[in-house]
Amino acid sequence: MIIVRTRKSECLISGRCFAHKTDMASPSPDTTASTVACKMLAWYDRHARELPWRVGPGDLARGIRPDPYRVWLSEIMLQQTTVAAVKDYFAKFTAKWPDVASLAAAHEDDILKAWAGLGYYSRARNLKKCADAVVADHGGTFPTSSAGLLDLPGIGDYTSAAIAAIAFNEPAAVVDGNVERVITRLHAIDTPLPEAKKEIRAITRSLTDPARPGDFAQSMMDLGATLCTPKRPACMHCPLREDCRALSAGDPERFPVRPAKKTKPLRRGAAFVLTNRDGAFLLEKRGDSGLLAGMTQVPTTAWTARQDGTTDTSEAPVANADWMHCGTVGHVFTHFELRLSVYSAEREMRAGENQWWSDPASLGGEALPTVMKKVLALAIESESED
DNA sequence: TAGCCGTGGCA
DNA sequence: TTGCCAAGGCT
Repeated sequence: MIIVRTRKSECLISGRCFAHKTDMASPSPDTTASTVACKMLAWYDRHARELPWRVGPGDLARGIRPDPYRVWLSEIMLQQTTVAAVKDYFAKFTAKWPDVASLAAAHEDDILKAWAGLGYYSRARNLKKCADAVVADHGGTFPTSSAGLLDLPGIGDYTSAAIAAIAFNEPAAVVDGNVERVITRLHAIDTPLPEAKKEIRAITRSLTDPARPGDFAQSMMDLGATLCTPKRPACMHCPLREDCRALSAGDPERFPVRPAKKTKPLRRGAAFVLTNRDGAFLLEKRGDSGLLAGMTQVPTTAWTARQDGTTDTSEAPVANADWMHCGTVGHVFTHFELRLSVYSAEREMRAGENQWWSDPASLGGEALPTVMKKVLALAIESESED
């Protein structure tokens, strides 16, 4: 443990710093924790990112709290997703559904369409379930405690703590991937993840500023996103550089320690793009669970691990069609890589159950995951070359 | 507990 | 080009 002695002159926000509630003459682990929180808050007051779901600089000090709905929506979108990817979706969602009641009144299919491209589609389905629960069971307002939030669909340990801290000022320990990285470096924790999670949480709890828990949590996440990055961290600009054991050991990038990754298996299949004489595409809705649940696709074969590379049209949705081979689409999912052979044909037929014809103008509004956008783009491209 | 669940940017 | 991995949750 590195003991950093607290002096009043070091604290830029002494009026708020709970370090000064302790005895300055006898530094203790708590004093160290207070110093870290103090440095983080001072840094955050100068360098906080301005983000659409945050209140403006100084608003919090004037008693203006962020809208719990916007905090919740942003936190769900930000799960395993970068700020840059989320921004446009957040704007689209808040324009279309400005509060939890309007989101609860929406159809799940419309939410999936708006979510298309953002990934992890169970988040969108749980978003709808959570909005329904808030309206039906909580009178249209979010629970104000992390424990209450934890009961809602799609809200786990991290998200419940983050919403409670940011929107309701609860001194909850907010631990995400950024915080894991900052803490494991600060303490040079050699224990690999996820085994180290319990220790990280305990340390975070001891560091969390009881007066400004939301700002402290966001300061840690901003630090992880902008300075304490996975590769090439900007340690010279870090407010915790004097306290960081990983830096003093000379290799911050070594943390956090993670177990070796497994190689992704390869799956193959065929996708069939049918058009009618009006140029509409035959689409269908995927099943209710598993990969891309509830999303839209063109008919495909099963995606299997067979390695022979053969993908024929024997499993095509229409027999005796004049299938044209357009090429192959590749896509990498979380736990496997997919190669789809794409075939196209023109055919007049009635759409089956769970199927419909979608004209080119409305294709952009469908709930198409990225792999299906690739399939359609390839088919359209080879059609135009004909 | 460990596998499942997307996508895109970056080095 | 390939691998890494980002404001995780669910089962």
